[in-house]
Amino acid sequence: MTFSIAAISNNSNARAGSLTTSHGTIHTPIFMPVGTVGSVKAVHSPELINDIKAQIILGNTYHLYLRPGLDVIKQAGGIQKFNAWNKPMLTDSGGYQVYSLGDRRKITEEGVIFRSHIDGSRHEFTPEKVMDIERTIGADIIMAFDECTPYPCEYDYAKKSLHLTHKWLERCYKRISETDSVYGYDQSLFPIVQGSVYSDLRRQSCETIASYDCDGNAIGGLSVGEPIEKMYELTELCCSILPKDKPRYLMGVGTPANILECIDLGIDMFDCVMPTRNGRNGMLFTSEGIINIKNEKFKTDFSLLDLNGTSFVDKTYTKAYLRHLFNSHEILALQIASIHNLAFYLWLVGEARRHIIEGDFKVWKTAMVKKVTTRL
RNA sequence: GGGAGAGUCGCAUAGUGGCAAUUGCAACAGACUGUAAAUCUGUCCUCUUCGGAGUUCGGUGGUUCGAGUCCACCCUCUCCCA
Repeated sequence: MTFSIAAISNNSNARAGSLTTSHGTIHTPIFMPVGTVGSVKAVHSPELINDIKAQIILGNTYHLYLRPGLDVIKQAGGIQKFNAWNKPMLTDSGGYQVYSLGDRRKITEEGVIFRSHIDGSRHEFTPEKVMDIERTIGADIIMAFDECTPYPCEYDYAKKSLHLTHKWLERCYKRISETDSVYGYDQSLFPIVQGSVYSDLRRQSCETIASYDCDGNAIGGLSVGEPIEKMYELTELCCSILPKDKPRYLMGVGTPANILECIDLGIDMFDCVMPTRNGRNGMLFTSEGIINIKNEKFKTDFSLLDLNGTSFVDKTYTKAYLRHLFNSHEILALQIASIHNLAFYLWLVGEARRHIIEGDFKVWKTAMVKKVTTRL
């Protein structure tokens, strides 16, 4: 994997770069749609490629391991062949499930014991096992196994958890170094900064993570309920320490405004369920602001979904019609909203990149943040 | 004409003497940040200073401290027999 920076914004830390993986080159800053079980919910692979212009999508180790299982993925020849995507992919390690499945797992020094949310069966994830699974899934970028701490989190717990995440990273790194890819192409391990909301822990974590000299570095454990200002403050701190010549990935972020602000701070990669999940729940993100399409005021609004939108759905369907589809529980509603939101997110990061290169990112960003936080 | 049954907040339902009244749907609003989410929460008779207050269960009377609930008559609807 190689990463090169084409431009750095003059009065900010925003960068425009290119990340070349085994399955293609990604132009950063980039938003990565989440496809937990290998599928970006409600969206076809050709739509992701041709309409939304997605460059890389996520999969989840925990979910894919449980279903369809490693045998199937291996027989398919890897996840990118299995899900008809055949472009760059990233797998999250299951570290987020350590957080989100809080009452269904037990953390030990050795690893984590999960009870499956599907059938209650018991599974143990160790750093070594997670690396083996991610090898078999076959994504281009594979995340280290970590603990995503909740918010709020006591200092002592955050510190203890951080040390565990660091020990696990050492084991992940060792395992990856000792094994080969299953399908004959390179995979890059990205370690994850933790440390909750504590600056000294974050600082320490960034230094530890940076010392591995991996192809890219991730910041985890944010956007879990802490105040947004705190999130920006810690992201800024991490960006000031993490290597400048490596891509920085802020995990799980966020709203369009969050993404713009964090690009400004020096983040290159983002992922979030928000455009898809909130889309399925009737929320549309547009260049003019946020729409809750289920609201009564759109009942007879026959204007197109988004006049500035880049997706075919924006130019095809009216607000009143989409509202009708939602209220009728039509499956098409979820598809239209998901496609629109993802296309908007990809348009947004694409515009950010363009403005970084053209040199007016800061001005553009300030105006854009105002727009995307407006409630229509 | 005879017999049986039913009328409850938009619709459908629960309720058999202490009830502003169950549940589902619909409607309306909100939440959602490395997806246990096509999910979840709230409002949903009227007014409210959110403590309450006022009017309700087809209609009119009655019994009772108290009636959606019991009684009488009336109205409407459904089914069965002619």
